[in-house]
Amino acid sequence: MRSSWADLAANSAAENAASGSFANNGGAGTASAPTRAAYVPPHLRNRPTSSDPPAPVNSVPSGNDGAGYGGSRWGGPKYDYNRSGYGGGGRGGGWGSRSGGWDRGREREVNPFGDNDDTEQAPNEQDNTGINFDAYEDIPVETSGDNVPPPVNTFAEIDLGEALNQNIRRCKYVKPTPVQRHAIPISLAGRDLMACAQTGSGKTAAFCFPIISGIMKGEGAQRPPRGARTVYPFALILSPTRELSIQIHEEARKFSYQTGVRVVVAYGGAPINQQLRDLERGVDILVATPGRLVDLLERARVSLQMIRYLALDEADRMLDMGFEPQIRKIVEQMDMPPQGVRQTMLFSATFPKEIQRLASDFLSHYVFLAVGRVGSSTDLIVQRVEFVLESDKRSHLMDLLHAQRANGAQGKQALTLVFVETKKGADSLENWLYMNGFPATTIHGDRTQQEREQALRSFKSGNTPILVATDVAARGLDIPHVAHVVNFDIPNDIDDYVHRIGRTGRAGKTGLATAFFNENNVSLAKALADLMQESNQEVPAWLSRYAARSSYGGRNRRSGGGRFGGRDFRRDSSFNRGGSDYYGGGGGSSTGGYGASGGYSGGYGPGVTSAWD
DNA sequence: AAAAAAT
Repeated sequence: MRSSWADLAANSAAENAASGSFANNGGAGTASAPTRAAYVPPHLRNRPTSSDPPAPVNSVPSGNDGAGYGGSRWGGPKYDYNRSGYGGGGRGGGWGSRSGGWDRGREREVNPFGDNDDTEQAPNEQDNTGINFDAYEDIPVETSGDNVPPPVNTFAEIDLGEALNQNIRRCKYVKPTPVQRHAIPISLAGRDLMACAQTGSGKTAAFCFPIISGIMKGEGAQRPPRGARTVYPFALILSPTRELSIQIHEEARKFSYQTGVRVVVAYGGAPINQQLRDLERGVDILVATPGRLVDLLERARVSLQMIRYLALDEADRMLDMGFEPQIRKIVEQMDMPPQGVRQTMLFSATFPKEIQRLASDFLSHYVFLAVGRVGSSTDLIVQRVEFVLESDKRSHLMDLLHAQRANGAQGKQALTLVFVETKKGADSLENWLYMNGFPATTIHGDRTQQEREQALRSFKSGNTPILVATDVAARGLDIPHVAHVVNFDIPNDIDDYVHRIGRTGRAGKTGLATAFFNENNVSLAKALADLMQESNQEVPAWLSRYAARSSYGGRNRRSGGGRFGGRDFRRDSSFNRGGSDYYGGGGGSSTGGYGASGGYSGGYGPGVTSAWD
């Protein structure tokens, strides 16, 4: 399914000749003309010629450059989610047919679908019609917050705009996944959001659609200040690894094809010059890793003044010890509009309570949404734990690989992703596998960016069906056809385990996860046993014994009930009591506790436990 | 203790 996208995009780049109708918008004549001449906000781009009704530009104090937002968010009261027409009702007027590419486009927008614009092409066998929606039935959903917008059941119910709808069809998304059903209306209503949902369940689309749609509508779009070579994106999407940023960029490009919305990616390890050129051609949505973004900000090549949407993917990772200072710098110490002015969306499959607490610094009056894990907590992923001494790990792995090779599906060996703890360990295991005749490659932070991307490509294509990885590959990467995840070294954090095994069993498909457990892992025994139990997995008796023996969950949080990475910490009394807390203070502007007022839908009310506790 | 992320 998705794997083909990237390849198709690459292949089509060359042969992408005369399909679009958008060759000559702005002054197409002089190829070398400066590209910055006239700024045209996204919602005014691609106007065919005339009679397109004007996009609804809401009342926003314009004029004064700089932080030109009024008091509240651009475009009207935040809680007036009727204006977005999410709930059936108002197909908010008139931005009908958009065609064509970019106003600045002397270049042609590469068709990321590689399908010659033929929306009605025959369904591609390995495209994504294979989503097993039955696997998403009866998934527990928890929302909390004031006035939570109700979910939708179809894309048609939402006024995303024709161009975006067409891309949804091109992606062969038939109906929204659970996280999309809930998150999109919340986001379209302008609300901040903290969402727990397994990657592979359509998280990226859940935050991309509202962003793209919002930028197209162009509410409050204003002319950015004319800084030398500074660009002013409307949306910023941050992710913890370069490869994940690349992947998000690829997806976002598909969703925004021919919408006039431009998506650019920036990450380290790659030459910055190409990225600077991409930025100069215009950027509405910037996808980035933190380090490179800080670099761009310090060079004043990017300004965050115009940011209306901030999305953190793998948000708990972004806010943990390693990343938090950088994120704070970007979000709080540069020129980004404050929370309450911008719209902030945090997504992850796991959300430890301490991190939720941290995250509330970035949010305003947010909705908490938890959608039960699609793969890792259900029967979709069969989890096995085997007791394997360090000295036996390699030969044991070889046994597994032999067995799997024998079972090879469709003539090809199924993909196996092997996680190890260290970069050295990755190299050494890869080398050993290679010496023993197994086609393996490796991805970790000591490899060059080229090598990393090459390894991932080679793995995805099946060329090298074994990938040895550190945690760089643990989160978010969508690699179809991973049949088996091996935790050669068990991670020290149960959340990492959850993310790792989530590389299989995606989009409702089944998968297998095997972990090599030994005396070095006792600290994780309890958390692991608990997780497996919750996921209806068979817990070996010996593991239960380790679990009982281990001193209460090791240093791992996630204690107390309510797993599934999903429960609003605002409901946890232990976080609410005790003084100057988040919750108690009365009128903390960024709080707005979930149960404060009546008339909220979809929640349970204060003190009431949710369905899955 | 390790991994990731800017040069």
